[in-house]
Amino acid sequence: MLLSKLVGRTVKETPRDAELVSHKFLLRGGFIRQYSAGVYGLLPLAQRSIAKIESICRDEMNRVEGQEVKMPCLGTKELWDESGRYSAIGKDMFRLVDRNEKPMVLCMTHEEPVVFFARTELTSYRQLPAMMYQIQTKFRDEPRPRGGLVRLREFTMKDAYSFHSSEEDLQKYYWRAHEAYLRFFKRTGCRNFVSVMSDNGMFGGKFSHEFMMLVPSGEDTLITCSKCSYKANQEVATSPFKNTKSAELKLQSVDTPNIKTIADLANSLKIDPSQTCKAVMFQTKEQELVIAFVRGDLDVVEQKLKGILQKELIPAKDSVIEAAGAVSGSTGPIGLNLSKCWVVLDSSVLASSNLAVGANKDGVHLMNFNAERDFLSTLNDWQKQRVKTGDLAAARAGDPCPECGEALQETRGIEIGNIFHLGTRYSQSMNCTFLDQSGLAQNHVMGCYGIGITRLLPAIIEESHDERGPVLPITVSPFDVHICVLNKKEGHTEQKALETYEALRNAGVEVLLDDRDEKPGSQFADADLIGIPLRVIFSPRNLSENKVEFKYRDNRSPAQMVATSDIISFIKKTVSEEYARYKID
RNA sequence: CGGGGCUUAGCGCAGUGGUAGCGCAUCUGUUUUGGGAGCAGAGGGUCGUGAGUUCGAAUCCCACAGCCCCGACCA
Repeated sequence: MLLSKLVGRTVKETPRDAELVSHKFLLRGGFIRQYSAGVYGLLPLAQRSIAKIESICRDEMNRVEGQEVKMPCLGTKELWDESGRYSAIGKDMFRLVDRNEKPMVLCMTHEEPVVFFARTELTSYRQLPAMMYQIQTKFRDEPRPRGGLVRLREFTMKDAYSFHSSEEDLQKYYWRAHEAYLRFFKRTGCRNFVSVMSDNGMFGGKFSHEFMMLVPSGEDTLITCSKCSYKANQEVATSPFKNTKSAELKLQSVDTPNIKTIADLANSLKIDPSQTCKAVMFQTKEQELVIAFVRGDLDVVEQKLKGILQKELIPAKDSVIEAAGAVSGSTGPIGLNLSKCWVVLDSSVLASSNLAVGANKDGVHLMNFNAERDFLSTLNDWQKQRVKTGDLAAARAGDPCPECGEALQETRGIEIGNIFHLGTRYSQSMNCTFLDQSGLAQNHVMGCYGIGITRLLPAIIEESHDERGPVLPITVSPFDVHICVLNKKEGHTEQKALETYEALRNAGVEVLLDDRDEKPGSQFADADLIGIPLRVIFSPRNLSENKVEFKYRDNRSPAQMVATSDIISFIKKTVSEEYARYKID
């Protein structure tokens, strides 16, 4: 490709709207352009790079017996009603009506369409296990798209679905898929990434892993242990915390005028926030209040709360709070109207003694609250059904590891892939069965496996760049080699460069040639901004000695001079060595 | 959905009541050439939209929209 003809120009100034380095460089390098919030077009450089990511992905999916399919983006309400997700998913799903007023959706994931396939195609145990995958556009009406290609409303995802005759078979395959993912990320040049335990969210199923690129700009918080192998998304990370049990003191009321926050409460009572109990309130769609109680210094993880209650939660409205007898700023477990609310106590509250807690009276708190003595033991059988206990709190840096007790660490990550145990969540609800060896109809046991294809490019750039631009791994670079031609009009410089360009192309090397009559500085700056890993520089100065210059984008070694007679074989060899760095046997 | 910010040429910005400018980019010519050049010239804007105030609005008032950031939310 000649740079003068490439669609997509480089830009000197950083676009105002870009925050992340990957976003800045993708815009400045002429890879992408924005159409609207969370909707981008890929210019040739990005399209070529993404196509390479897709190709590696196909290869790895095929290696684990995946069969590529293509399912529609456009779905019907009927199909999504079968799983119950047409109503379960809220505004994140794009919805529309066709010309006959029939409700349609733009698919944000494809469990329903793939079960539609499986229902008619996978009807015998002899066909199992089977895995179908596709590389397809997904639509999600994200509340807040951000970070260029990181969080989009329209994006490309590789999604795969496996079907099994048993739980054991699924688990075996699950770990094969896990291995395939590790291979894929290594081949695409990802370096610092991990798989962590994660939340299953609205997918259902029992367990899941997220593959996370560890970069400071990541959206997710990960909790890891430096001593053992414990790694989890903060959404599911747990800790035994450091709780103190002591002799139970007498419950007593204390006036706390104008005290609404844990910080104020701890200050006025001259105690540590960990000696208080905090209420965090949500509500269900049925207008029932949900109150989570955690130790005052900890935070509630909403996903955990949803998991315990198996309900969708939204922020609580004042009317719902009042109806349950809770008082904002002084909410406590004692004296609530349990017919109007659900109460969930975090383990940290049960494991602590003599906490300060709201009295459900404005300006009044209770001291020396002990959950078992003052609350749980006072409940009748019906009330007990409205009260749950469990793990709600977010583990933080410094809290003890649940596996080995070592102090946990926090890091940030970008989610680049995930794998989910789905079980029979979809095969049951959508009546998808196969006949087993004894002729009995059984629900397929399913797993699903996603990779954010479009997101991988910015994720790679987040971890692989310098102040001048991206440093792309050759496996995902739009071209293998970037040729700069300085002072092209002087002597035979341009002609020599073009000859080399043609010869390399004929040898199967993908080359971008800067044939513009630009200043050297300008050419180098653009080459850095595009990020191709190998660079060749033609100039009259070097050609006069029958040499050309070669350098790596990452400056791993000093630039070297290569005889013009050797340049083709040198580049071919270097390109294949470069690819070999990302090869896995 | 809450809080904040922004919207003027392709990009980045200036312009507090008198009818629009700068830098970069683009085009022409010319001189240059190893880390984002110089000179000369040219083209390019219903100033986000709508409705007001005014003799006159990019500028003042009102409403709306779009975009970005923080939070909420999120396979």
